[in-house]
Amino acid sequence: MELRHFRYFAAVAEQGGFTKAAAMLFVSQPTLSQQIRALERELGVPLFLRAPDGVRLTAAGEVFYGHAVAVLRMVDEAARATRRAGAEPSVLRIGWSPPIPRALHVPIASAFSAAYPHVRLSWQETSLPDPERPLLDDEVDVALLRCRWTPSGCCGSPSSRSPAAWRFRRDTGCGNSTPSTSPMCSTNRCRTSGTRCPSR
Amino acid sequence: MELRHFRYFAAVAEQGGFTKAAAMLFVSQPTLSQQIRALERELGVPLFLRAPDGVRLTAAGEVFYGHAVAVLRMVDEAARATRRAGAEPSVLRIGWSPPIPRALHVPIASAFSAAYPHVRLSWQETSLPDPERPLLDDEVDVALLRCRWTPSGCCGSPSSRSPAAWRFRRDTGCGNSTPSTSPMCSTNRCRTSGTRCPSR
DNA sequence: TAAAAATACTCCATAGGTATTTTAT
DNA sequence: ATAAAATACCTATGGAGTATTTTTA
Repeated sequence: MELRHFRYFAAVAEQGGFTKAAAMLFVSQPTLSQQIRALERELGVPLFLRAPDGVRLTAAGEVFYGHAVAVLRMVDEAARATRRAGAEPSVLRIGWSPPIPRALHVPIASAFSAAYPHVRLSWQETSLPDPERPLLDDEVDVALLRCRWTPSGCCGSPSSRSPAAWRFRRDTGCGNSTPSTSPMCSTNRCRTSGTRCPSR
Repeated sequence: MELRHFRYFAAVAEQGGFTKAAAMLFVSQPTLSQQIRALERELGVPLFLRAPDGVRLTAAGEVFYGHAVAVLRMVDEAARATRRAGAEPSVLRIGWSPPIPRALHVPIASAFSAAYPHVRLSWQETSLPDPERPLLDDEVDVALLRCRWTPSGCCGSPSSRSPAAWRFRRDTGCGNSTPSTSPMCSTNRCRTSGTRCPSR
């Protein structure tokens, strides 16, 4: 089954006939007949009641129609969302708080940029005494902190050996510990693009 | 864009490489390269970061992946639901109450069966004093009643001129008035299949 | 140098077209 | 007699394969 079948089926159902649908799709009527027949054969169910003045949907056809419309709409949305994601520049907003030495920024930024040259890094100093706040408020995508517990709503690795640890919002999918100098995320905005954290 | 692109894309994303995905899809690696490239060209956005040891998703690729999985799942569900609808026999459950003369059943049944020979009719006498109950409780699909108002939760035509009127549950989509002897519904069970009421 | 993706080309399956027949009003 | 769908048959686009080259860790 291909999207072509969904598109053709929806057109025939909406136009109420093969001939009218063919005209609107800019294909020939036999082509439509053939493709709809193939679809019905694959599903093992007739979808249309053929009448001399057009067609009507069978019960199964009504069921399929509802799904077909949803599928086509979703395909459309997939393309739109992907183009949008590709168009806007990728920015990773990094929150950090004073206990972290500024000297750490350099190796982190260079390692990350080597792996993800298209991702711009935006460093934001997060104000004490609540350095988790910007993370929870979606003002940054990751937080570079000094602590050895994981606050609720966040996840990450404790900073037992390294001088600092990354914290991610729970909903980013960044669950596993990551050495603080390794590339962390391929992202537009960490939240919206379904971030992946290669721990390899 | 065709479903093939979604299937191929998802396989490459999940396998982390063209070669492995090609093996799992039983197509050649160049075929996959070609199709993914066509997809990326159509979307105008690169979806994979090519590395010598495989591929990783770009930010836009992550976005597309989420949608692709949803589309493929929905396509699957469409086929399953349609086959199910085609397999089970169509039954229209008609509720009626004593004020309606039994003689009406014959012309109704014959007219309906002429139009929808595959739909079995199931007549069920609905007990007074609350003939709407079975309709609201989903024990019948339509009710043949004698009344000139439309109770809440139902819709239909008032029986001003004809001796009886049809009542439908609101969620069947059977909103408009229908002459009581005309074919009413192409249906499996009126509720489940998204009934259509041709008032022509 | 080894593993993976990209390229170059060839082939053929099938989507799509044209012409015609069938069907039901 | 008319309008619509089905059928028969043909064409050709593009999906898929094989062989090879390129790339980079």
